[in-house]
Amino acid sequence: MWVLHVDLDQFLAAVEVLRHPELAGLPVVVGGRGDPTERAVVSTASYEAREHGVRSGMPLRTAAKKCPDAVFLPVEKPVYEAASAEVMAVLRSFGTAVEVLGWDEAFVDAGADADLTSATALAHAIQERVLDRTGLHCSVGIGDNKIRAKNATDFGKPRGTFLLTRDNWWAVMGDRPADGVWGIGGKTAAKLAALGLRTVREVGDADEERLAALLGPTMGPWYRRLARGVDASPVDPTPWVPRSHGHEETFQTDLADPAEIEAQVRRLAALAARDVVEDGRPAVRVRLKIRYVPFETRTRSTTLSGPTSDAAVIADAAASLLERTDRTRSVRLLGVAAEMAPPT
DNA sequence: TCTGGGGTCCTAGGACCC
DNA sequence: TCTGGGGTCCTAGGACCC
Repeated sequence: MWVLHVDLDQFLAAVEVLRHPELAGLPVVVGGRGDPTERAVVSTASYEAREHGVRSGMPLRTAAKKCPDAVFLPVEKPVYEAASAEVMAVLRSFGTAVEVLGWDEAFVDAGADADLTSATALAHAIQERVLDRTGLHCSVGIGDNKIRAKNATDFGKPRGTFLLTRDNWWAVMGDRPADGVWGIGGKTAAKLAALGLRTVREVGDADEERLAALLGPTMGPWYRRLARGVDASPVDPTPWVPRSHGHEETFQTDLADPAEIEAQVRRLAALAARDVVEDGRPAVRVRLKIRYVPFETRTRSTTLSGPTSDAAVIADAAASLLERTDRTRSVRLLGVAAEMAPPT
């Protein structure tokens, strides 16, 4: 079994450079509304901007300090969705299963008869064809399963490929910190460190019951498999079925007026309801997210009395959840999400 | 001028039922 | 001193990813 993980290089920034060729070679930062004085973070920084220390997730204000000459651009979702669709169509043109993971990445099954030679050839063919048809560069991880392919890609960036298999997994990954493996983040790494487990190898060799006791019966063994690079799941080409639709907003100025807060909740609920209607499946549950000043987040949720796509019902439910919040505190973010019935 | 917005999945505790 | 056990639903929170 050979699996490729295809990941576009600096995707949002690369798409913007395609649309604005005069930006080629300049530090480009895509994030928020493109105004580095606003409350927003970096979605993607071009490699030129990264040389100045700009990273994804960094506040735009910080990015502007690190790289004052950067070109700041707003996130243009429809543009990236269109570019993404083009790329995925190219990947599917090779005729094997494609599992889309996000705007800028996908697994590609190398095919039932593939060997390492043909899988590697396919990786290069994909890079060429994606570049030829879309003008975008990508990196490709080659693995003997999805987890290994996914972890391989970073080593191939930019514009390269990298092979990760059972044979070189420990040599490449073993001595890296535990959160260097996909799926293990900082919080889990800190918990693991409390058990003395700091490297990928240490987590992979750890006692499964110990991990289960620390991290839960499902997650404990799962993290161990991630650290070992073990995965038998197939590349699944089934189109994604969303479980929920939501909208949230960090306000440029904190909200203190309860009437204004409710009005904003109703506005966000209307956006979520619109997405639910477009999706064609009714909502069964509504979730309110509220982030108080300075940065304390709470959620409240309720099950609707029955499945509905009625925007007024969804908005009323969201507004009613406000009654279960502290209405004396200032608010920096509000979010409303509608969950649909699970697909059958 | 700290700390976005879109999601998914898991866990744990209480309610409730038999 | 005693206070079942299992199953399911609901809710809140946490962790992770792009």
